[in-house]
Amino acid sequence: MPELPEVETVCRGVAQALEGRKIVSAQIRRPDLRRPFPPDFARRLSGRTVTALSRRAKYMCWHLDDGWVVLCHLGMSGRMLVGRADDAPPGKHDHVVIETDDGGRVTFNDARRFGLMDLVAAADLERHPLLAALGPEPLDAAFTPAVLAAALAARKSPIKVTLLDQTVVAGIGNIYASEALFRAGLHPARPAAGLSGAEIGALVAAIKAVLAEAIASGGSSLREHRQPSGELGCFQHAFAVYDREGRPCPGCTCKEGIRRITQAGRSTYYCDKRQV
DNA sequence: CGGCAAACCTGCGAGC
DNA sequence: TGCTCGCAGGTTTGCC
Repeated sequence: MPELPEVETVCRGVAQALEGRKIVSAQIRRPDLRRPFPPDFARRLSGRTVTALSRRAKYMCWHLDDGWVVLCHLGMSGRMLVGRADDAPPGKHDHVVIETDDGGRVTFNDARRFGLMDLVAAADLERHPLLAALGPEPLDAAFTPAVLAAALAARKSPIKVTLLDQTVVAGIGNIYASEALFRAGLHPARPAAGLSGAEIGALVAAIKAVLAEAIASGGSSLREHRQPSGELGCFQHAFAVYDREGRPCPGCTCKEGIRRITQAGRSTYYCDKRQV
């Protein structure tokens, strides 16, 4: 599910429940996620106050009052359920349950268990092994055409595959890679290093625009994914190409419609006429 | 080093 | 109705 806009949406929802709140209990119900929890994870959260939440790429960061940060990745199917401590007991895929001093409950639910949680000292956050190699945040002013051009230089891979490389730019996943390339009018199979300066400029603008619009819409709700509040994001209704194989291209009148190809094992959607 | 397939794990929809 | 197959938003690993 979750690419940058979805993680941003989840982060904002969880912030409503956790910021300024004291954690009165933390429980790991299934320890075998993508990587093991740090030792004493639950005990180290207990009694701490959450001072702030932030996001880096597809990672959520819960800043604690003792100088440590809870790092969380939702994987493919991870969700954060926000509710009350006296709600129904945790279910099958509810792997971590956090309860707060105001009777709130935040549950990390992840059917596929590709997600993870870790603890890192705030001063070392950017040096954490999972964050250290990440590229720039696409919505930061520092993500410029010149920066992207430097990252794409000498890369022979298709531009769509390259956009999924989190060291090039952080937070783009399979949906928004296709959507950004459509907006920029770029064919997904183009070698990354072959893009002109003008094309890279258009791509940077397209990435920023599509991510910002998706965040404004509360992200995309595919399958069961939804905001912590239970509301559904609505950006999936605004997809121009993703998961729209055979349907009309919103940018032209070609009769072929949206095509689907496989690149590096993953589906790519595009319009062969509008994207060159 | 670059690039790709496979692996991790579960659920769901399509097709038979 | 029920089974099998293919596919799914991500990332890492290991092999050429």
